[in-house]
Amino acid sequence: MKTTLSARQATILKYIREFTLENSRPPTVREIQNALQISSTSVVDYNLNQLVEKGELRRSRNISRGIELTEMPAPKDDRLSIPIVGTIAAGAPIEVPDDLSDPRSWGDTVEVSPSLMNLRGEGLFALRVKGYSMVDALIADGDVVLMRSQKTAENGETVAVWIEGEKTTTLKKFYREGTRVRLQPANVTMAPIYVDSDAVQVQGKLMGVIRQVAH
Amino acid sequence: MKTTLSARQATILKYIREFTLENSRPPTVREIQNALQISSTSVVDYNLNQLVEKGELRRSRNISRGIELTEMPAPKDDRLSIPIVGTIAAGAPIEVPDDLSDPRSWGDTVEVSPSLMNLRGEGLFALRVKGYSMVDALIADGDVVLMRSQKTAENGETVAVWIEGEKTTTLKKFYREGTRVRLQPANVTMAPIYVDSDAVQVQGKLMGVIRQVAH
DNA sequence: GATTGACACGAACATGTGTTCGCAACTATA
DNA sequence: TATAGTTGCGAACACATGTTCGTGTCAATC
Repeated sequence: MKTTLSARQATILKYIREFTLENSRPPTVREIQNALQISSTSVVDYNLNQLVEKGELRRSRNISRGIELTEMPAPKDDRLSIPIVGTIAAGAPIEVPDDLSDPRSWGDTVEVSPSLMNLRGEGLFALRVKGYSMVDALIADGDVVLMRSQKTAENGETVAVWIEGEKTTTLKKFYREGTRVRLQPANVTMAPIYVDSDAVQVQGKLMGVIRQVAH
Repeated sequence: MKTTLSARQATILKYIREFTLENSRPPTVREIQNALQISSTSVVDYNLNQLVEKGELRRSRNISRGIELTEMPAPKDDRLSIPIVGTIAAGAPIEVPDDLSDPRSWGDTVEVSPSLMNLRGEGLFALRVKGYSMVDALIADGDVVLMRSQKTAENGETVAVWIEGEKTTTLKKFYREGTRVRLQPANVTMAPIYVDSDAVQVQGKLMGVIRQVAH
C-alpha cells in the first residue's frame, strides 16, 4: 500500500485536501483540472483511479464530487465534543446544568479524538479549574478537567467529592474502607484524608485533564 | 435572524447535517428529495432558499452540492491536528522526525480546538510521557505533552531541556541568570536547579498537556 | 527496431444536478 | 368573500460533471 505517487498524483491529492478543507466539499474532476492546469479531464480521471488503487482515496461512481479521502485529517464523526459547563474551585460545589445534550447551549467545547482518549457514553462534561487546590492531583490553575457525572465510585477511581465538613470539592482517589472513606491524593508525596462515608458525596469521575501553558 | 423554521425546513436542515457527516460531502437537491419523500425538486429548492434567508446555510449557485451549513458542528479548518511523534522519558533525549508536515507519516494525533488552546504556527508536535520524572511540572506518566520545536527560550517559559551533566531531558521553567541557568520546577514545593548555560540545550517549548485518566 | 507499460491528450457521450416556470393548495388578514 | 403571501407540485430546461474511447508520447526492456 506504500506505492510511490507520481508528482502529478501527489499534487492532485494535496489539492483535494486543501479544497475540501476550504469549501467543505470535495472538488469535481473539472475543478481539479482547471486549478492544476491539466489538459484533459480524462487525465484527472486516470490519476484519481491510480490514487484509489494506491489506497489514498475512494470514489463513488457516477456521483458528483464522489471523492473521499481515505485518511481525512480527522474524520468528523470520529470525534467527541464536550462542553465546558463551568469552573471548579476549592470551596465551591460543582454545578452541572440539567441539559447536557443540547449542543446549542454549549459555550466552549473540548475536542477529543477517541484514539487519544477512550471516552464513551453519556454524562460527559468539562470544568475549568480555578486555584491551586488540586496540585496534589497534578492539576493546576487554568486546567480543564473532563468529568463523567456519577454519584458513586469504585475503589481506586479519581473522583470529585464534596466533603461536608470542609465545605470543599476536591479531586481525590476514592477508597471505601469499612464505614469510612480514604481520599488519597494523586501525588504520592501527600498524605491521605479519612472521612466518614456519609460525610462525602461523589459528584463525578475524572476522565481527563487538558492544560494550556501560557505562551 | 431567529425566524421560525417550518417542520419541513427543520427536517431538511437535519438531513443535511447527517448526510454531510456520513458522506463527508453535502447532499444534492435530489438526494434530499428522495430521502425525505418530497414530491418535487423545486420544493426542496424553495425550502433551501428559505433556509438561506433564515441564515441557516449558504448556497453556491450552479454548483453541484453547493450547500454549506452556516454552523457546522465543528468547522474542520478551525481545528488543529498535532502528531504524537514519540515518547519522552527521563534519561532520553527527544527525537523529532524531520518531516512534520506530511500527515501521511502521522500515527496518533491530538485534536485541539483553538478556542481552548491558542496554538498557532509551525513546529508543533506531541509526545507521550513515560515515567514520573516530571511530577514537579504537574505532568504524570501517560500524559501527552504538546510542544513547539525551538532551540532558545525566553525567561519564564516552560521548556524541555537536555541537561548534559545528568543525561536527562526534563520540563522546567527557564530563567537565564548571568552565565548560568535556573531551572525552576512548576511545582512550588520543589527547589530549583542551577546549571551552567552551555550545559543545557533547549529542545522545545511546552504548549499544553493532555491526560487521560485510566477508567 | 519492436514491444510493452505508464501516462497524457482531446473529444465526445450519458447522465447527474441546479434552476425555472406555470399552476394549485393552503393559510392569514381585511 | 376577496386578496395577498406562503408553500407545494410537476415538468422541462440548461449545463455541470463523471465516464469512455481512440490516439499519442516517452522511457524501459528485449
